Amino acid sequence: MTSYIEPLAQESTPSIIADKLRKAIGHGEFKPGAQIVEADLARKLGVSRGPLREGMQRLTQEGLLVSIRNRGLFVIDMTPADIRDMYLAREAIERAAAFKILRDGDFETVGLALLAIVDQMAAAEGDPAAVGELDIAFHELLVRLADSPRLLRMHQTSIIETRMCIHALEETYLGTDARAIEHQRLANAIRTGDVARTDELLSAHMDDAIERLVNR
Amino acid sequence: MTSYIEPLAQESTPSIIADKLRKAIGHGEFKPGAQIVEADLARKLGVSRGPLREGMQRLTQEGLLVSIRNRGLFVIDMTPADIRDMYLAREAIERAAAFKILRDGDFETVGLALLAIVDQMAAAEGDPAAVGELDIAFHELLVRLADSPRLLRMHQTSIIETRMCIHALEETYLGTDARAIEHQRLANAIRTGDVARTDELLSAHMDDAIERLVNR
DNA sequence: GGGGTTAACATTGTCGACAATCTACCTTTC
DNA sequence: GAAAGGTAGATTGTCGACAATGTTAACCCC
Repeated sequence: MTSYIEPLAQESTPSIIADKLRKAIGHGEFKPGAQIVEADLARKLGVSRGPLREGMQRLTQEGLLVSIRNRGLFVIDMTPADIRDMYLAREAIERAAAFKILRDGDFETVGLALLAIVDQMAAAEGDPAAVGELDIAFHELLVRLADSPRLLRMHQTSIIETRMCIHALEETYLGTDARAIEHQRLANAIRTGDVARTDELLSAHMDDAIERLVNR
Repeated sequence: MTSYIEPLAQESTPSIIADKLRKAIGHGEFKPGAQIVEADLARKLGVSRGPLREGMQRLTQEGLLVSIRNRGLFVIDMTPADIRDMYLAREAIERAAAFKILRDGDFETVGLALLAIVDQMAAAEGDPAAVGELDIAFHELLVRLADSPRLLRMHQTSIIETRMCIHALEETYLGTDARAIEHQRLANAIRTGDVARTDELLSAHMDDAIERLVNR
């Protein structure tokens, strides 16, 4: 049981706005390449342009938006090169996360938690959207359980980009059964504390994902 | 020879401000834990609070500043746990960068470029500040030559944190001769395309750095 | 008709002012 | 004398207005 008394961290308005924008971009509400018009969005969110601009600067820093001076901010367009680069970064982060868990975390518990997601994934077979979300949940949990603020923050950005990709492709991004098995193997490697196999599976998993996204 | 005709990217004011702030933090002009007072800083920079706040939001996203609502923004205080976490992230990024160079880059040229920095480092022996800067330049170049926008962006943040640490310690962060040798070995491993040895040396190098910083 | 100029419009960039909030100090009360 | 309450100052949060810039389309000239 956690204590009810804990330091209350009120989020700043810009950070709330940034969160909402990330979700919107990840779920395809803003299409890649689309311009974000400040006045419109500010009205929709019920804030003035100041806090909105502050929030958008965060996404610019993350590389989710690109700024063209006196023109505006645009959602990034994920080229094949971007997809490859994004997976390079994701692999770096997730390998480090997995490694940390195996070295000084409770890898057995982590492995079991990941297997729970795999079970849901198997149950959701046939529903690409649900499997996609569970896929992301798997990787998010992996990094969260590594207990590293920096890896988690960096990973968050990559996850949005991943979501952008699978959302843009929607129906094409299939192979739902194969993916459940891949994740199961990975979770088991972690559960048994097998460093080499975890590394190997993670690399292969990322390569597969690139294949699926780029050569559709 | 690069073409003179290239898309001219005028930086936005917030991004310029963010750059200046990063430099200031990295060089100890803002001490860890210090509050950034908007009005003062805006006056010093010759801009109004709007653009300044936008720039500061970028650093907040990077984790270099922490925001406390209605209180202000503060420079992070690097605890030993933070130092460890930062090196975990840096190792993840640099390993990925090195791996990419070895896999599909011109590792020989990269190795030679890195050795050039090592030479300067050997020449600067006895001047801790110069060696420190060259140390950082080495790692910056490594990631830059990997040609990955995402790794480079994430690395930039870690580098500022590194600079904060070595600056805070100043004179204590020694062992200048040992460091030149460590870097030389690493550059040679890359030059000869030795993946396993590069990985091993990079890990060891990061562990050493943590030792030097935490157990001072 | 093609190229160039101009004007209107839309959008972003910047600023100053005001409101909300917190901190620190002083005062009051028991 | 200690704790509660109140007040003044400082700082952040938010907003609306104006300036600067870029884009589009109409118009004119060759």
